[in-house]
Amino acid sequence: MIDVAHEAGVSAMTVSNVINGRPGVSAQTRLRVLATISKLGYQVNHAARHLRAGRTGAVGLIVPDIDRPYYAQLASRLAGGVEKRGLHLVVERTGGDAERELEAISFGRLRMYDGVVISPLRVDAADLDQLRFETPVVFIGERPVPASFDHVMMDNVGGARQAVRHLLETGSRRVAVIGGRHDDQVDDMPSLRTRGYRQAHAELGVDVEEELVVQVESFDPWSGFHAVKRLHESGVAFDGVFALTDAAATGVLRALADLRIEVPREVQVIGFDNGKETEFLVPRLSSVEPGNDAMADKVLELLDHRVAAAGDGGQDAPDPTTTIVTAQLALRESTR
Amino acid sequence: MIDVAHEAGVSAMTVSNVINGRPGVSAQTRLRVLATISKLGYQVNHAARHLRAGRTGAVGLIVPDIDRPYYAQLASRLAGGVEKRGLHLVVERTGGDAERELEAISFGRLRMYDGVVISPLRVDAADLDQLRFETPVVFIGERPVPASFDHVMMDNVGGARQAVRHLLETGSRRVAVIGGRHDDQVDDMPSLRTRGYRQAHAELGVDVEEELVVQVESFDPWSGFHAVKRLHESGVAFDGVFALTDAAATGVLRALADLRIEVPREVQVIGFDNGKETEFLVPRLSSVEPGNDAMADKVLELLDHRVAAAGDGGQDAPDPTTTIVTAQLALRESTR
DNA sequence: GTGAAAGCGCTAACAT
DNA sequence: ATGTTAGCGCTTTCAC
Repeated sequence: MIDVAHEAGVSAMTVSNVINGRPGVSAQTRLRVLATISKLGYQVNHAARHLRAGRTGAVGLIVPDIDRPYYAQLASRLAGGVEKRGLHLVVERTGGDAERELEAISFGRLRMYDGVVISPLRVDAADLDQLRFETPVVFIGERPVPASFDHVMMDNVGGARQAVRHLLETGSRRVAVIGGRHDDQVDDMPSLRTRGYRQAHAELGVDVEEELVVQVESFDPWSGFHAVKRLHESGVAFDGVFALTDAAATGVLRALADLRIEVPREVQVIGFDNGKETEFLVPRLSSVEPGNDAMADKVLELLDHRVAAAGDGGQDAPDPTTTIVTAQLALRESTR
Repeated sequence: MIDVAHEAGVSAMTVSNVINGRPGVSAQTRLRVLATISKLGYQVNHAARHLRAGRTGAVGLIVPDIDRPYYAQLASRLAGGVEKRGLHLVVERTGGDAERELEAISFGRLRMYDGVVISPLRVDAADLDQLRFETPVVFIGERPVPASFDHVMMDNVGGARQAVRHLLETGSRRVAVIGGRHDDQVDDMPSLRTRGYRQAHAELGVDVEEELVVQVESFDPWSGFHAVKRLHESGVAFDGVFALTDAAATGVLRALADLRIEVPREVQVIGFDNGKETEFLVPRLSSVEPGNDAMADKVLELLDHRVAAAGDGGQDAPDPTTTIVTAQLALRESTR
C-alpha cells in the first residue's frame, strides 16, 4: 500500500480512503490511485485490515456436518445471501461433538468472523448462558437457546403433526414413526417430531402403539431401511410410515420395495425436509416442507441488523428474537 | 497477551514462546504462564498472528457449488484430514463462474490460507499460467492445469469406458449417453466421459449412433429425467443408458419408471460417482466408483508436503505431480 | 532462559 | 482534500 502511495504521489491514508470508497478524495486523485493500484497489482492485506479495523469480511457457519443435504443446502442458501453483502461464508464442521461446538463459539474463534450462524446438535442452553461475546450470533435449529440470542427454527412439532394427521385422515391406523422417541422430554429434533406424531394421534382419537415407535441411531437411509426390515421381521403390522427425515424415508421406500409391499396402497409413507431427492424416488415421496428458504432469509436479515448494530458500537442493537417458520405438506405419490 | 505477561510477571515474548511450544522456556515459567492464560481466559488473536507470522491456520477449498453431493462429500473428506493437522477448512463457492474462480485464486485471496484446494469448472490452463504465488495450491478435477501445479484427478475416460463396456458386453446394443458431447475436443468432465463411451464402442466394434448422444444443460436429476422423456417421445430406441452422473441417473430411473420400462430387463442403466444414493434407488443403481477417498487422501498428502516446504522457505519444494486415481465398477440391480 | 525493540500492513483520530 | 501520528496484537531479531 505504501508502494502504491509513493507511486501515486499521495499518502497511504489517501490510498486507504480510495480503496474503502470513503468520501474526501478528489475525483482526480481517486482515479490516479486506482490506476496505480491496478498497475502495481496491489491487493489489500486482509489480516492487517482485520487487525486494525476489527472487521474480517467473513461470516461463519458452524454445522455438525457438511455432507448432509440439509446442512449443505443451508450453507448454499446462506452463501448466496452473504456474498450479496460483500462478505464470504466460511463453513466449519463440528462432527456433532458438544466440545467442538462450544470451542467453535468460544471467544477467540468468534473473533474471526463478523457474524456467526450456528446449528448446534449437542450444546444446550446452560452452556451457552456462560458465554459473553460481542460477535453477532444467530442460532438455527431446534436446540433450546437462551432468550438472549436470536434463534430461527422450523416448526418441528407442527410439521410432524400435519404429516401424521394426513396419514390418519387417509385411512392409516397403524402408523410407524421411524426415528421416534418413547420419551419426549428433551427438545431435540427427534423428540419434537415425535411430539407432533403423538399430538396428531390424540387429536384424531387414535391410540399410539409404542411398538410402532422405532428408535434409530442416525437418520440416514440405512437406518430407515433396517427399521422397516426389523418391524416386518418381528411381525408388527403397520399401514403407514412417518420417517423423521427424507433420508430415512429413502431407506424405508427401498425396504418396502424389497418386501414387495405396495406404496401407497398397502402402506403410505411420508418424510420430513422436502429434499431434492423426493421428486425422483419411486414412488415420489410425500414430505414436510419446513420452509428452509424462509429460514435462511430470516437468518440473513437478523445477521444484517446485528452486524450493522455492531458497527455502530452496539448502540441500537435489536432485541433478540425467536422465529418459528411454518411448515407445509408437500404431497406426492407415496401417500393417498 | 500483555495482560497475561504482566500477571505472570514475564514478558510478552515468553508468553508467545509458551503458546507456540517453543523451546527455551523453563518448565516452571511455562507452568506459571499456562496457569495465567487459563485464569484470564486468554485467546490468541489470529489476525495479529497472521499479520506477523504469515500463517493463517486455514486451508481453503474452492468449489463451484457446496450443495452438490460430489463437492459436499469432497469437503467433508478434506475437512476431516485438515482438522487432524490442526488446521481448519474454509469452503468457498464460486457458482461455477470463471471470473469468480480466478478471483478466488488471486494473489490477495490466496494469502488468507496456508494452502488451497481448488476444483475449477471454467478456468483453464492459459489463465492459470499467468499467476504467480507462493501459497501451496492443489488442483482437483478434470480441467487441464499447467504442469507447474499439483493436480489430482479421477480417471474419467477409463471409468466411462469400463461402464459402457459392461453394458455392451451384457447385450445392450443401443446405449444412450445422457450428458454426452458430440465433439470431445475440450477436456471437461462430459467430454472425457463421452470419450470413454466412444472408446468402449470402438473396442467392441459397435458403431456409435449420434442420436443416442444426448447433450444436457446440467447434470442433475431433472436433466436425466427430461433426456429420457425426450428420447422416448422422438421414438429413438435404446436398450442401455450411461448417465454421466448418478444425479442424472436418478432422473433416468424415475423417467423409465414413469414409462413402465423395466430395468434392467428392457433397458439397463449405469451412473458415475457411486454416490450414497445408489444403494437406495429402485432398482439399486450400478455406478462407477471414481475413488474419491483416494483422491482426498492424495490431496491431503500433497498439501502436507507443500505446506511443510513453504514453512522451510520453499527450499525443498517437491516437484509438481499429476495423479490419476483409478476407477472401478460398482455393479448393482440396474445392470445385468 | 528471558527481555527489549522493531515492525508486519492497515486505519481512526486528529492535524493541516 | 490530504497528510501525520499512533497503535491494533503478535512474532522476529538480537541483546542480556
